[in-house]
Amino acid sequence: MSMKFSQLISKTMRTEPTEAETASHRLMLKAGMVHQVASGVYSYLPLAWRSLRKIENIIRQEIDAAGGQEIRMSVLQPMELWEETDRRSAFGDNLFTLEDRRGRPMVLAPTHEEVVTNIVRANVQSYRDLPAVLYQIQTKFRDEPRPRAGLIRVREFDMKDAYSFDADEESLENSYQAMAQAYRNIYERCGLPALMVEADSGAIGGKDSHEFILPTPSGEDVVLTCPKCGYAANTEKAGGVVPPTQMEPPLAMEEVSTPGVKTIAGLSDYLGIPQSSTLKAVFYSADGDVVFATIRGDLDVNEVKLKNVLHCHDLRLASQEEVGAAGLVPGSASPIGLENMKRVADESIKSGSNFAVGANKSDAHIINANYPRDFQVDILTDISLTQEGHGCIRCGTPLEATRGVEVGHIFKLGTFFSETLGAYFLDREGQQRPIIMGCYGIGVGRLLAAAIEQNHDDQGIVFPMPIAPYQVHLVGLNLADAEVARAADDLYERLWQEGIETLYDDRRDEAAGVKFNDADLLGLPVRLVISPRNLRQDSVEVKERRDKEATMVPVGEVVGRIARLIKG
RNA sequence: CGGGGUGUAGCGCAGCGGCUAGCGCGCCACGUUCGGGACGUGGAGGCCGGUGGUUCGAAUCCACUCACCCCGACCA
Repeated sequence: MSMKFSQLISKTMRTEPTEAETASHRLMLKAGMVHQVASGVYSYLPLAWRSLRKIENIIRQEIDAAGGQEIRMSVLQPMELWEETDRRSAFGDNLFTLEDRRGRPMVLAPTHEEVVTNIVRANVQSYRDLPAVLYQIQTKFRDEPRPRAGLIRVREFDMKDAYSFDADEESLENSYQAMAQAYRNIYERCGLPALMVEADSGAIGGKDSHEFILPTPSGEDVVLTCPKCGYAANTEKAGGVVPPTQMEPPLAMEEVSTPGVKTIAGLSDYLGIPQSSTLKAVFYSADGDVVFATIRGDLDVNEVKLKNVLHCHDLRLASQEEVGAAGLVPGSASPIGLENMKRVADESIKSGSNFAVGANKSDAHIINANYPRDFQVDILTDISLTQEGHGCIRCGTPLEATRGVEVGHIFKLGTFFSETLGAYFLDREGQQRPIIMGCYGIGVGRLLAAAIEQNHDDQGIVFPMPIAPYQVHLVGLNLADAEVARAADDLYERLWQEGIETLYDDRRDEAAGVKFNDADLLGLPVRLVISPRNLRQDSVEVKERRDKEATMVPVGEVVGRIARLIKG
């Protein structure tokens, strides 16, 4: 095994690829690591593939160490399997579907809970078989509405998914904690300071769920963290204490004319009151039914919380037609007198008084509305989106917001799949019980992209050693000089003999600057330079990619020095 | 699915009714160079995303369509 730059099929680019805006995407294209096939579909070229295999191996080692047993499952699956658990509708258009030659509906698996549960159903009958962890590192398919940012969000991707099977909650907790620890080890070895945060477990998920987030400005997720007590949660999940408003004695309701006022900001300006003294109405369509949500004007609805409350599959803002058909007046809607649809309100409607709300007719609002004196709701609960500055749910300290990329997600699934698909075991008492499941995912390609997102500078990638495609970038300058070429070839041989993965820039016709720039772009952790100048001192220049300064090392000591550097 | 943008050589772009479609980088050959993106000479490389219109004539104008990117929606 070895690699000379002159033989490397992929080419580095001198000009910036305009398609890419995110750093990792731009750098991976520029460094010739990936090749786009379609929107959200990429081929991995040699450098990326080496790096991905290293990431896979780190994951494999850690999950094995935590007791995981690797398996390989089918990617092509019958649609029926997805109908059994009703996840065909849960996944909706994200499911890649096709038909076989007999016209049978099939899917390209987006994940493997159904298949793995059936494997366990066939193989586990007794509590003596539990606990168990099965895992796979395989390609999965999701027809995402909007692929973006290179490997961050794609439609075909490699994923490690582990599934745990336990006899009771306590055992599940152990499995869960063991996986969480394995995840921390994985991120650490990949050089990634990932945050573990509380997350929503989704429509089917059970109780606990955590996401691992790598903080980076280009991330698509937002997490809220408490600087004091360490509470950390995804915004979708985060609880928070909304800023209170003053409670006043209730006044009499009164209709006021508000010509042209259609927004909370407009209402607040027009009446000269803070937005927190208004109530906002938002209309949703939940599996086709219109839902009327009410929340204090300065807050936003958390759609994940709302979805969980409603137990629906599909939640989206209602269309203009739906709003019109329901007789609602956008801009002046209010829950007052409303009875013919489901009304959900956020608890914040109790945290203030004498609110301004819509009058259910254009150009008019009602002031001094108070709950429950003036209107009723069907569900009153927390549906607010916690934001930066809201109080920590544990200690009240103002929360801080951080953007990041989700690089892992773990769930306690509970017994949904085992009960639906009939995966039961007999406990000590001979009692039949459903297996308790957990699942644990990491996107391999996304981890690579996130690592580059986290580790780069203006010149290029700065690979962490454990996931670098090669450990050493050997640059030969002036290789037309036979003596230099001999020294470089020799060093290259000795490095590989020592097991040091070395990419050798053996190009004879490139200027030094080109080679240096390519070395910086590819970002291998250690750069060695052999040149006439260095050889005159019988030395090789050693420079770590993350450092600015280089040092000269005698030719005879280089291999040993690098070996030590790599072992770290 | 809504909003915005882009499709012309491997990459980055110009040309926007007129003749044989151009520039830079990259690529091939030869020579000179050789420590931070060198130079000379000579070359190769294009269904101007697709379809249909308008026109004597279309990369250029019109219509439709496809693809890709960005924002949003969405995203166990």
